[in-house]
Amino acid sequence: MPSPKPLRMTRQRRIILDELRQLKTHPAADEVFQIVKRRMPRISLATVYRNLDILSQIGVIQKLETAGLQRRFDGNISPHPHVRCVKCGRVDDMTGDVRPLRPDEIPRAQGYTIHGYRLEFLGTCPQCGEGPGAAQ
Amino acid sequence: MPSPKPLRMTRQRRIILDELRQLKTHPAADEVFQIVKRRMPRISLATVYRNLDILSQIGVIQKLETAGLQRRFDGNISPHPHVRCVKCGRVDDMTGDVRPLRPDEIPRAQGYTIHGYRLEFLGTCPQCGEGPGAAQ
DNA sequence: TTAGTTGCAAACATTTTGCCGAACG
DNA sequence: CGTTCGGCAAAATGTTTGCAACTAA
Repeated sequence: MPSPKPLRMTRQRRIILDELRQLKTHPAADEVFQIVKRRMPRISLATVYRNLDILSQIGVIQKLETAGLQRRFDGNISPHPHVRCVKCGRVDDMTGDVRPLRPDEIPRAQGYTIHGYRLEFLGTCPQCGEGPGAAQ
Repeated sequence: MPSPKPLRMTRQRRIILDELRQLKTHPAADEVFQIVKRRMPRISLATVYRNLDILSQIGVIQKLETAGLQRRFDGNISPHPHVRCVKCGRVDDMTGDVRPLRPDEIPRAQGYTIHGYRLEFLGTCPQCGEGPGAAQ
């Protein structure tokens, strides 16, 4: 297991992390970019991307869209749960059943009207197996 | 409510739908393209995209990534549920608690090793409200 | 006949990468 | 002072769109 590469706490990295922690929203990269630019006008979008990536890899922040970049399609329209391989991105159906949430199990979100939810399981597919492997 | 525009069942549309229904996987657009091309070598990727979009809009197939295309980031790394506005894409934290799934509530998927799951609520945010509004 | 559709190419949107000078530790 | 890092611009990905020709109904 390679020892993790040493990280420097640069001004841009600190500001990105700082702003992200202040925000109650969950901004996309370019929103972070706009916000950070107010404190650091010459920062580049690439730096924001690089740092968001590094910070999420070391587990200091969360990257919400695990999904990869492509959309996937399902010829089966009945609602059913899926598994996504965290290594190769492949998606399959879950076999067993999952008990749906009862309405009273759905919490509030201020101002939101909740229509439903999406449950997706994460794991590694048979091809990718357990090993370290190239993630994402 | 505008009456839905009449749709034609073209050869390409039929083949796309047909192939998608056969597949047990959940292919991305370019995989559908590769597959359909075997039966229709001159089909274009744009046609595949257009039809996947139309077919999912009329509810004949499912588009799995509701998320939009951008990744979002969260400065809070503790696992907690989110709400996503289906109209503007905004993401917020859920306030209440959601009971986590017990291990025995997690179904099998042949060959997969399940590491966890992701639960995301869908709704409309206060700004977007209930109305018809521009989705996605 | 005629509106919805297609293929093609170009435009878009988002994320990643190569390069080199800059700066953290 | 060496290595990681940042800025910039270009490339890579994935998806959408304009347009003239085509075709299902």
